[in-house]
Amino acid sequence: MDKKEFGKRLRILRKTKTDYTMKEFGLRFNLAESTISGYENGSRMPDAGIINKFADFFDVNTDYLLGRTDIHNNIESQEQQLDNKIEEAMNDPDTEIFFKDYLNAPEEKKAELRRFFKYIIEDEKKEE
Amino acid sequence: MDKKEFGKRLRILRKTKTDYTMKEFGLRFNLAESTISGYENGSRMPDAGIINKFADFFDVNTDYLLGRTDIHNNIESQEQQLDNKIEEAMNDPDTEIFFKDYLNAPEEKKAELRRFFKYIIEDEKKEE
DNA sequence: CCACTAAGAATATCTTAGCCT
DNA sequence: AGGCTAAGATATTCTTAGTGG
Repeated sequence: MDKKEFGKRLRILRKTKTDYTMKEFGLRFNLAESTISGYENGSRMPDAGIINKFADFFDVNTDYLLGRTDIHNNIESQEQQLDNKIEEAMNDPDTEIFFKDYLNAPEEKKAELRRFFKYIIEDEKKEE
Repeated sequence: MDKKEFGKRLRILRKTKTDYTMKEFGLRFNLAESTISGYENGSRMPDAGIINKFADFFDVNTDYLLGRTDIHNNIESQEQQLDNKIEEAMNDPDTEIFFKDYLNAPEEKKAELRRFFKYIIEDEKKEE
């Protein structure tokens, strides 16, 4: 099993995201220093409840913590950040409809729209 | 802890993605029927190794299995399909830049752009 | 056939305590 | 201080066996 990778990542997260010692870190979860040591050295593995709490605490996903992926939540790849931003934007109905229409429009209309937008954006910058 | 949500999701995955009975499913992981029953009914929780194996088997992420997110990997919801379409569109550099700029623009510019687009799209329809 | 549950066996964790650097 | 590890205590899981729909 992947106790080792989990331990490595836990240690990195504790060291880079906090100044906690093992003891201090353990206290936040009612765990003994030796327990954290066991985790970080790959000799033990916490149950799913603790894994979840760690993931919440560090704001990473469990797949990262468990060594299944290299993508944690907050150092997201740029693509992912863009996806999230778009997803968020889709919560605005006007924007959603607009994007959908754009995607379905013929290329000439797309190009025309882009030219227009470039124009009004640059126009805005001049005003500043 | 979230044994209950895990159990629900495991059952849904087993039933929708396979025709396995609990016993058959358990055999694939060297687990007894009663163990699977315990999982699905929320009275037990497997260790991280088994969780990982389940995630691999069903091709879902562990955050989904553990109830931390509603997004699994491969059963694409309609929203996800839309995301894919957008992602595809992003392969066109012009479109990508345009979208990014749009998202960062002030609301008034966004609105202006939408009005303009609506105008040229409707204009097109008249031409037909 | 399929699923559920109880009870003892088996396994792994957790704490305490002590030791090392 | 900070971190590591052994050993007993503790807790949870896992299997077996039996019950019920």
